Amino acid sequence: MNIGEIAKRAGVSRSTVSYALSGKRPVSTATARRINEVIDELGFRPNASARALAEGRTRTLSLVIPPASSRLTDAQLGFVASVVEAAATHDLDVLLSPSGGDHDRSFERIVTGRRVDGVILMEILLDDARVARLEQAGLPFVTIGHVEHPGASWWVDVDYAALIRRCVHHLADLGHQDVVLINRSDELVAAGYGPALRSSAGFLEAADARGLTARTVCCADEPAAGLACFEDIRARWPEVTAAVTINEAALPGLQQALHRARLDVPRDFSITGVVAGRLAEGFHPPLTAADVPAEEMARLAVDLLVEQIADPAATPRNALLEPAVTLRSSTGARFR
Amino acid sequence: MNIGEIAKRAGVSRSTVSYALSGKRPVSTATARRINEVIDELGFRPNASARALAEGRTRTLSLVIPPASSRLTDAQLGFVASVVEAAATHDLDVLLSPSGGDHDRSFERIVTGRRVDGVILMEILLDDARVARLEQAGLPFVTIGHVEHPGASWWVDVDYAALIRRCVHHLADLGHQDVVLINRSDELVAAGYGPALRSSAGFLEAADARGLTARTVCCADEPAAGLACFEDIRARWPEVTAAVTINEAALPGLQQALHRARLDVPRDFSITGVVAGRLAEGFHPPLTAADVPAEEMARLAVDLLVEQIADPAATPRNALLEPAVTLRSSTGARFR
DNA sequence: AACGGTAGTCGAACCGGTTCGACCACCGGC
DNA sequence: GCCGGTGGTCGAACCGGTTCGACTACCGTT
Repeated sequence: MNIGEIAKRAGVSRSTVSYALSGKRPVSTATARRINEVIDELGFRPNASARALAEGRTRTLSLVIPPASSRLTDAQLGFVASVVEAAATHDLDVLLSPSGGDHDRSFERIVTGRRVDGVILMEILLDDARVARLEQAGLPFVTIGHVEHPGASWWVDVDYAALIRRCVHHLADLGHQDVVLINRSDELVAAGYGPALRSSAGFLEAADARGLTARTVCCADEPAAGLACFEDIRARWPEVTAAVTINEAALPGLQQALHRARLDVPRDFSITGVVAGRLAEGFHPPLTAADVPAEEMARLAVDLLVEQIADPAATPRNALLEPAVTLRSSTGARFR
Repeated sequence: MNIGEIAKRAGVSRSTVSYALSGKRPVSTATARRINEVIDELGFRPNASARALAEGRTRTLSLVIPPASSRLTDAQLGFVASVVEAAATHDLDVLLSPSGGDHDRSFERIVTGRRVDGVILMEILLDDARVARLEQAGLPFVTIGHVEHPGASWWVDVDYAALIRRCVHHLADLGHQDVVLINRSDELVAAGYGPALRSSAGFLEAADARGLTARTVCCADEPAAGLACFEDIRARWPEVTAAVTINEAALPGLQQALHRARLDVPRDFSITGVVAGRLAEGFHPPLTAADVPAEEMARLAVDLLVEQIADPAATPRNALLEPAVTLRSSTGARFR
C-alpha cells in the first residue's frame, strides 16, 4: 500500500515509481506499463502527508470564516461553497478554519504549523490583526474585502460605496426625497467593518450630491432586529419613502414590518441595496438590488491565491467588483 | 524553525524536545524550562505534515458536502459551521470536500490518500455509493441521515417520519381535514433521499390514522418553484386548508403565493413542517415547526466520529433526534 | 555491598514520499 | 575508435517529526 510495495511488485526501485507517477524524468514505456498495472491492481495513491513533507507544500488552502456564533449571512455561506468548488478545479483541498472568539488556537495552528499553502481571509476589518499575522508569517493570502490602506496586497472585494451610490441615484431618479440606509450592526461598524463603513460613506455622498435628506441606522443581523429597526424608522422619520440596505439577515424582519405597516412595495415604499441574488429573488416583491457575485469572487480569490503561491514575489493583484444593480420590482416612483 | 534547531539551541537532543512537548516521557524541569524558552522565543510549532506522517494520523476530519453545493439549504449551511466549531473543541481541523458531479476525484483523494482520520457524510441517499466506498476503505465515518438498512453503522439523524406525523396530528387536532405535504424535489425523491421519503411515509401514515384526506407534491428547492407549486395546489385542490413542508428553500415562494392569494395565515390557511429555526422565525407569521437542531447534530456527529477514530472496533452508535415542534403562529383552527 | 527500579537523556530507526547525483548502455558524429 | 550526449534506472539523502531501546546516575532496599 506504499510506494515501496509497488516498486517491489513491479521489480523496480522506489524512485522509478515516483518518476513514473510524476513524469519528471523519462521512464521506458515497458516499465511504466508494469508500474501502472500494479498501481491499478492495488488501488495505490500516494500518502498525502508524506508527499506534503517531502515537497514542502500541502496542496491545501485554508478558508478562514468568522465564528459561527456571529451568524453567517447567505452571501457568505454561498461563498464558502464556491471557494470549495473553485479550489477543486485546481486539485486543491480546502480547510475550513474558524477565527475570532476563542478560536485563535485554530488559526495559529494553521499559520505556524505549515498546514496549508495559502489562506483566504473573509470578513476582514479595516485594520485586521490576522492580516498582520499572516504577513509576518510570510504565508500567501488573499483577503475578501480590503483593509483601509491595502498597500501592495492581494484582495477581492465588492465596491460597496459605488453600488450604494448607484442605489441612491436610482431612488433619486424615481423622485424620492427622504431616504434611509439600514446598515449592519453597531458592533461591526464600531469594529471597523469595511463594507458597513464604505456603504455609509457612499450613501451620504450620493444623497448629498442629489440633495436628498439622508438618515442611517444600524441594525443587528437578525430578522427580529430588522422588524424593530423599521418600526423605529417609521416612528422617527415618517417622511422616509425608501430604504437602502446591505443587511441580508434583517430582510425577513423588514418584510414583516412592511406588511404590518400595511405598506405596499413599491407603491408606498421602495427598498433596494446590496444582497445575495438568491435572497433578493426570495423577497416579496423581488428586490431591485446589486447581487453580491459570490461565485465570481470565490473563483477570483482562489485564482489569485494560486498565482501568489506559484510566485510569492509576484506583484500583488486585486479586483474590485461592481456588479450591476438588477431591476426587479421593489422600487417605484414616489407619487405622494 | 524545526525541532532540530530547537534542540541545538537548548543543548539537547531532538527526542528530548519531542518528549518535552508531548509529555510522553519525563523531562527534568530545568531542561523543560530551557526548551520552552527557546520555543517561545522562536515561535516554534511542529510541522503538521511531518507529525501526521510519523504518528499515522492527520488530526483532520473531512466534511463531505453534497454535489450541487450552490443549492445548500439553510439548515445544511448552519450545520457546516457547527461542525467546524465542534471539531475545534477537539483540536481537529475540517477539510471541506465536494462530492458527486465531477468531484469524485476530490473524494477519492480524501479516501485513498490518507488525508483525514475520519469523514462526516451529509445528505446521503438511502443507498449511497460513498458509504460503500468508505466501508471498503476502512476509514471511520459518520453519516448525517441513515441508509435504508443501517446495520451496524455510525449515524445521526432527525426522525423526519415522527416529526411529520406530529405536524399532521397537530393539524388534525385543529380541525383540518384536507392537508398537503410539500416535499423536496422530484429528483431527490427519485434518487432515494431519506428525509423526503420518510417524511412522505410519516405524512400518509398519520393522515390515514386520523382519517384526513392527504395529498403530496414535490417541489424544486427554490422560491420560484414554491410559488408555482402552491398555486398549483390551490387550483387542483381548493379544499386544502393546511400544508406541511420540509422544503426550506421554497418557503419564500410559498409566502409570496399566500400573499397573492390573499390568504391570511393562520386564519385562512395553516402551514407547518420541519425547518431551520432561523428560517421559521423569519417567516411571516413565524412558523409553527420542528426546528432542525443543526448545532446538536454537528456536535453529536463529531463526538461519534472522534469516538470511532479512538477505537475503530467499538460497537457502532447512532442518534435519532426528535426535536420539539415549536408552536409559533402559522397554524390555527379551521373554522370554515 | 550488591541489586532493582526509575528519572532523564541520547542515538538511531522509522513514517512514505521526492529528488539529486551517479552509473550504464546505447547512439551518432568526427 | 574515441567522445559526448541522452535515455533509463538505482541508491542514498532528505523532509521533520515520533518512538523504541539502551545507557547513566541516583535512589532506597535487604
